[in-house]
Amino acid sequence: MTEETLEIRGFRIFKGYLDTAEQAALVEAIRGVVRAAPLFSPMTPYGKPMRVRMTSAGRYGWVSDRRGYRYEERHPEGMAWPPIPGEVLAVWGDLVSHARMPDCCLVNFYDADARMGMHQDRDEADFSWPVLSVSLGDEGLFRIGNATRGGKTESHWLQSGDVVVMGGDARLTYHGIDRIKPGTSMLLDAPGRINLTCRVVD
DNA sequence: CAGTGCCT
DNA sequence: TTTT
Repeated sequence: MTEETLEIRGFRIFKGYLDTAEQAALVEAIRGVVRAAPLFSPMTPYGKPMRVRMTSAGRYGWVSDRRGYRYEERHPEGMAWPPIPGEVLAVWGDLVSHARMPDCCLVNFYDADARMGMHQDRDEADFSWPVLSVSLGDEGLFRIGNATRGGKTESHWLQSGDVVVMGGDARLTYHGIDRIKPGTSMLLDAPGRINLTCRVVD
């Protein structure tokens, strides 16, 4: 049900891609993922906890600890990651590919104060596959930079139901979330934002 | 905490 | 590399 598509520096932003019912179904599916693979607060390699809480679905999950950033086949508590929900795979199929499904769906929970600094997604083996991002809950200010740190940036408020595809030249572009605007969505019970990011890992 | 700005 |  995409209302419009924006393109900012190669990031394709599908505004309102998911309607309210689809968003609610995704949240339910994510609740199932979290029951099977509990949220955890990853530690950065340099010893500071990250602001977001996270878990994953799929063959791989993304983890961070003193040993660095990487994909693992098991949750830090030892269980395998649950399957990626069909609702998520459907979005990937529509916007990315039917031939190849993602290996990982990273689930990030931002509370009202959480942010994510500017970074690249570069832990995957093949950058020819895009990263797909789904926003749920409160709005987040998405910031898009350049292929290297620094330089001018452009920002865009991501709303619940928006989907972003970061591929091609944008695949290694620095990006981050500057802030969350609590109270801008009724989707979740508590203030905050859920972001799903799907990737082909290897 | 100053640049990559965000906006009270 | 996901920081202040």
